[in-house]
Amino acid sequence: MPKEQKLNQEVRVRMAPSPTGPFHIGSARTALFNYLFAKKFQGKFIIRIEDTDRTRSKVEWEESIQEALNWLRLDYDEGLEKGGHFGSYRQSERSEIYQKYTEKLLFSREAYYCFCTPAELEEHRNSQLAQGLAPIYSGKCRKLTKEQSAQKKEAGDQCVIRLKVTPQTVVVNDLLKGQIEYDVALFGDIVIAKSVDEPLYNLACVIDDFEMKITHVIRGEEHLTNTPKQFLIAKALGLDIPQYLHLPLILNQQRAKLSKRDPSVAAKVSDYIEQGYLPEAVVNFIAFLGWNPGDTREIFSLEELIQDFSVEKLQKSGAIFNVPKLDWFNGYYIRQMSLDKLTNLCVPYLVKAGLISPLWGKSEVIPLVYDSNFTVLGFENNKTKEKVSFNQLAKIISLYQERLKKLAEIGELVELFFEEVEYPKEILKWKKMEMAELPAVLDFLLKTLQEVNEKDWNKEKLESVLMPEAERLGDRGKLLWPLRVAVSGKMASAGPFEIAEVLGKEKTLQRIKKAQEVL
RNA sequence: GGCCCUAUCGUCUAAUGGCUUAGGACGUCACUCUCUCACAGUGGAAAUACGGGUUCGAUUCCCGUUAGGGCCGCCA
Repeated sequence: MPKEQKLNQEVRVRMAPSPTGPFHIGSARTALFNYLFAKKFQGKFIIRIEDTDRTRSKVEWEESIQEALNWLRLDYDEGLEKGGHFGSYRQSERSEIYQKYTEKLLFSREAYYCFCTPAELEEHRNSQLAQGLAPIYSGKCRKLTKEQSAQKKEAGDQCVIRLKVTPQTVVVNDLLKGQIEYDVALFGDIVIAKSVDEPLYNLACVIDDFEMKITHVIRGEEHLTNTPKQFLIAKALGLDIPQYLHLPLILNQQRAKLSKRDPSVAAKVSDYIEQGYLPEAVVNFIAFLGWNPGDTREIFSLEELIQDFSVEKLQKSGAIFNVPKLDWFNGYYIRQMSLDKLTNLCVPYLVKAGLISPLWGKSEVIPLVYDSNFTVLGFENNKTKEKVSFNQLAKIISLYQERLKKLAEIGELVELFFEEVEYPKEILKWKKMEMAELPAVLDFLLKTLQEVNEKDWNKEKLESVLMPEAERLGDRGKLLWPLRVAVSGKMASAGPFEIAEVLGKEKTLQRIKKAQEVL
């Protein structure tokens, strides 16, 4: 009987993604829980690439795994680009190991070659389904003698390797779900390999988990029914098995498993990076999809998650991925961040929005998180070709730190600082005033602001010269709204004094004049 | 269709037999702040799927029903 590995040894967990597509947000959560589990027990977190499906596996998808893990700050101890003591961590490079085990199974007659064609099997399956029966392999090739098999192989007949499954009840002991009984007769003789050195998922998984001394398998619930199959394989091989913990699934709005091309929710981690989500926010959010600390705290850093993580607090049912809550987390973390860091993070999005271009150089005056051997000396306004310093950029972004939900939105919010503003004249008018009152207001603004000394041009000064008049009008909006729209061109924006300060005297006056022309 | 898992506000969840008029957060609504947006603050609406047991007492334990989901690949 396969024994569960004992807990007195070092905890070793693994995440085993298959590089057959961009790294999925669900895999990210599985990785997170594995990571937390490993850290909690001072164990090792291993990344094993499950690329036994050679036609679908691509190196670029391995890179997407690495990129996502880096971004999420989920450090691992062995595997992928890090290597380690337990052989290659890429299944495609472990053929000899699998071959050894598979041959053992064949030799002991626990497994056999099956020569049934896919068409035959398909037909059998359909007829059983039509009768309302579970589709189970007939066991036809099980009766083949060694000689018959050898003969067929020699003749070049296509074949696969099946495990002999003896009817029995297999009890899976899941750390989360408890004991689950399976009648394995319902599986039939399962296919475990395409050939001696081409194992299928279940076989490779059992062998690797054993060889890599994995103590706990933490994976998605979609693997629950694979567990008794793997138990059977381990039993036939005489290998011990790890303990299992199957995580509930992440669901889409329709309550179905979140899939790669789901229109309602972005499934790829790269989508979140692109839209300007912060890794802290994503980690915090996905941790709470199926886990909670048991009290009302909600904000958790990775370190705090490690501190408080416990299997007992894991949820048994699937959780819908609700984007508004993620957005709230993201906004929260943006507001908490230092302005320098936020500015650095916004730069790529501003460049992408076509507002600015970085000016490269070798000086190290400005520390920017930017991927190059050169440092960014500053920026150039794409439209006006004016130089923009990091500090100017920071000043602009500071006005929107409270308003930003996702970094990718920054371009739209701050474009008014980089290019001329266009707006319909109607929006210049505050809702509680008449169009006819506007010329006088603009005139007053222009005259008053012209008199402000350029070196005094700051928010406080502007407020002190304009607010008395705003108060005198009895309705501040009559002065402040037209000012704000004139300088921002928008119905919704940061405050007028702040914008005017950042814009500077010259541009502010220009925009007021422009408002007069627009009228 | 078979096997398996799950079931508290719209969503994520707390309450592991009594301390509960079922708590928090997001979202939503109202109000405060306010030129707008956002932030912040205050308040409101909002849930134990249903039916049986067990028990002095069930959100909590058991059974059934219903609903949702997963798996049933020579994918992982």
